[in-house]
Amino acid sequence: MLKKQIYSIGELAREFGVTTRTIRFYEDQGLLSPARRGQTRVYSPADRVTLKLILRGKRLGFSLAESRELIKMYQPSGDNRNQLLALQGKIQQRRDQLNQQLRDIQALQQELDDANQRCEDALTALENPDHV
Amino acid sequence: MLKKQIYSIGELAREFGVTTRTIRFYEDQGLLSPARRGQTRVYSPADRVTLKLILRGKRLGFSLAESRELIKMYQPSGDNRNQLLALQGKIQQRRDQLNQQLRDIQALQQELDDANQRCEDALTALENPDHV
DNA sequence: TCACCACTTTACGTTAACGTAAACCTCCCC
DNA sequence: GGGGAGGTTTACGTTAACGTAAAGTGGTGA
Repeated sequence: MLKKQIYSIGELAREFGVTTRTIRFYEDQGLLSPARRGQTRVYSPADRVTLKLILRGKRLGFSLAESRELIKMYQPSGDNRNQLLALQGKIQQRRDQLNQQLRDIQALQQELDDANQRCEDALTALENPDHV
Repeated sequence: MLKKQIYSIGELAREFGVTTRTIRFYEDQGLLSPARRGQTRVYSPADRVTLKLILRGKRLGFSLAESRELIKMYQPSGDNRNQLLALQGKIQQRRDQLNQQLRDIQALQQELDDANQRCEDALTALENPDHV
């Protein structure tokens, strides 16, 4: 089970359901920097993971700039103390926001349950018009 | 403890940390329809709840159009069967998406924990340069 | 009466995240 | 050797969700 070592832009686009334009745009914004073979971009498994992270960030409502920050976390270059402290601050902010999202989602799910129940009731009523 | 019965646009803006422009924009998009006293908008407690729902929708990454759908759920007008069925479809879509978000959040929290740990380690290393 | 405040409408400006079109390589196949 | 199927750059267009500025209205306290 040897894993694929390189990917074309089209392959990645198909795999993740985005357009090649999107992937090039991410590169333009400094989120990806694939190697080149001549003019052509060649993507490593690491590039693929990065793209995965970007898209997960999107699903979570992160901007591209924020996703770039998150991605930088995984390359802890020889930073200095202040940068590390700033990073911890950002992480805490994210954690708080994620917890808020969790609460929102729980509340919404409860309400979706209720709404669904009302739909069911209404449909049942439509199918049994006699049973007033 | 008698609750406030009406609110001005400025009050709501201050309470929820948005601008009056934003609230008027939501009305423009058909998400709010406050009463009027002359030219001036007057908001009921129900309007306030609606605004709350819109903002929670925003935190969850809903578009305004989607929030409008969600809000309509809570006013089940004498709809027909097809509309109710369509509604159930949308609810299920949302539920799936929310579950995906939950998985994303859990994965991200795990990684934030790791990143945080690496920060701690790096800081400790900076403070104890001897302990190689 | 006047200044000030909160409110109003109208309308053009802005940002993020791409879409879309044009015009070009370059390899591969028949 | 011609024509796809992929890749490339350049650059203008688009949508959502407001920001922002201009210009006017209505009450109110000194």
